[in-house]
Amino acid sequence: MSPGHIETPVRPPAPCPPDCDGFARELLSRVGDKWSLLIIGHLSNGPLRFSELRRKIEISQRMLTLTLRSLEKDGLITRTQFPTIPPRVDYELTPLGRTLLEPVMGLVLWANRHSGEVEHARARFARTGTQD
Amino acid sequence: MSPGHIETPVRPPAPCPPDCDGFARELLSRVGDKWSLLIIGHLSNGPLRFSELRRKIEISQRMLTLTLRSLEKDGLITRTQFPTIPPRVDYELTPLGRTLLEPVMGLVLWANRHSGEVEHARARFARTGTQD
DNA sequence: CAGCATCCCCGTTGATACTG
DNA sequence: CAGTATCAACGGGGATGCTG
Repeated sequence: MSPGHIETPVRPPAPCPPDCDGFARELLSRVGDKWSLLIIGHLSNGPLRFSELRRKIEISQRMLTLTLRSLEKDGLITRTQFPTIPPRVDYELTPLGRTLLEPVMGLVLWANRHSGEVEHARARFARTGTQD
Repeated sequence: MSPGHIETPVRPPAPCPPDCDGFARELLSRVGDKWSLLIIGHLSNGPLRFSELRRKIEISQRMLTLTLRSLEKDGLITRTQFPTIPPRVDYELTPLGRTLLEPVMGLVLWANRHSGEVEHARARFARTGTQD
């Protein structure tokens, strides 16, 4: 209000608050859902067929199909169909999907690194109802 | 098969497949759920009270309470109650919670950086039913 | 083998009302 | 202000059966 004052920017460092609202949360939900991350992870070593994914992951065909479709739709994996009998379909990470691998791995590493602390916090919370 | 051949390792770099199964997926679900990430993000600038969070995020008291509880249970935030009238409760990221901020931001940045590509892929998929 | 269609369960979320 | 309690709606996800 006072003249000579520069209106201080309302949000100083603010790395996340506004950024988390839109597409970012949708993405987090995507990799955070029950199956996408598992599939992405298993495809990180190279293409796999439908039945191979099915064997490696404990998942129903239904959910495997649905999840593969939405990953394909988002341009994270490709679907390659071979006109053989019996039919064969390969799924593979796209370049875009591979760029996603790195930040995802960051979270996976965090999880592996800190799982003990979280479990410890849970146990303490169960006992005391708080953690400090 | 042929002698003199070194059996190529079945899983060369294998960053994820085994690691994604257990706690990592649980964590991804946690930050990937509808509210946790939003709350964590808004707390990244410092502590906030219940009502402040409620105002900043479009969320019901119920879900705010539930989500705060489970974040507290996991040792990611602390709950500080002031014995005043009217009552006041502050929520703040723990050191553990703050370490989570970095990998999470990696994903948020990815999302902001590539949202265009994903939307483009979706549009193309809607038109052609595939993306190459 | 790959995948769509149907039915159904149940966990998550939201709306509303009430308490310390 | 900061919750808790209760109820109803929604949607993810499993089981099963059928097709190209």
